[in-house]
Amino acid sequence: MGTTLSIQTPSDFDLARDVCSYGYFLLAPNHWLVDSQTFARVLEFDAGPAAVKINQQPTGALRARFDRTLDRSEQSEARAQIARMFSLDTHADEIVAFHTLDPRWKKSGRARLFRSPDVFEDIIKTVTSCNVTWPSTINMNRRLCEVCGRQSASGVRGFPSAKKLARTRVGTLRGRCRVGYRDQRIVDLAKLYHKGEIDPVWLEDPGTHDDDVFKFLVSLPGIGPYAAGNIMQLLGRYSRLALDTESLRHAKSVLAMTGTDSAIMKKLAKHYEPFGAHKFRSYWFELWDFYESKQGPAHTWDRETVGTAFTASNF
DNA sequence: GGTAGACCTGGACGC
DNA sequence: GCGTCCAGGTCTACC
Repeated sequence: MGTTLSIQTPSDFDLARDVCSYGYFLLAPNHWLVDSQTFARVLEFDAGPAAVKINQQPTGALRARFDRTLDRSEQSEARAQIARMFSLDTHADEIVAFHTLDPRWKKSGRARLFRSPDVFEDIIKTVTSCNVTWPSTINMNRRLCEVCGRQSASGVRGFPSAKKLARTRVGTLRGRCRVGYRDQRIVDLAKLYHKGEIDPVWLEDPGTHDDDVFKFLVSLPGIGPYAAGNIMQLLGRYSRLALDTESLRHAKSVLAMTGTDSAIMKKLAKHYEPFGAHKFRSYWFELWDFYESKQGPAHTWDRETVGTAFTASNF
């Protein structure tokens, strides 16, 4: 019999809406169970991994059931990891400010974006999303968990820690996880993170300026302007866009922008400028709205079918 | 500062 | 079943 935790949430929190708000909810070890509207994955602790299933009670509180007993410090750590994934600590004032600036999302309540339990997983997931189509990103994350992740008591595997990946051979990452030329970059990022040279506290500190964070991120191996912008939104910093080919498709098909790709990129930057500190959210929910208009609400997406092909290039 | 080409994987396609 | 082409962001060399 494992530990069950009850976690209070802000009154506007909606598990189905707020988990299924960013593509990473479809990447291993995350698993959204459509039938039961339950979120499942393995969380990492110093003493070993634990699988958890989380659903929302009618009161709004979350019930998190683990496959083993957690001690007090692990319970505290679990609460912190869950709060980060679901952005439970997003301040109400910040959401009001976003909806005031961009009222399109006030009715649905969209404001939170799903992310990983820690910064390291978000960085690696972003690297696996660069220069590949979405199905390859899904495969890389699945294999990273299968090959390098630790197994929980119930037999499911978690995302490998920085410590583990720092000690993994590049040949293993390339040969068995199929990450291609990202192998050395992933090991280098893991070493930097494990040594504390990538400091999640500094990156998440509201006192650290966005410009300094961006400058630091693009100095890291495998991180360019797109990846840095994406990692910034995963840090809760929405002042920058993460523009890629998906953005170009959105600009052409939804926003009716024309011109060369570089001209469209400049138009996009100008288009979202009025949303200031919230521009990534405005951009992303526009994109997400388009996906849902084609495939239905994200909380109904089957991981094996819609989940493998939800980018606009496949519509 | 801008640009061309290499880096890999996996899917689509033609034969 | 095999070979070719293509999509995708970062990095390096070069102008």
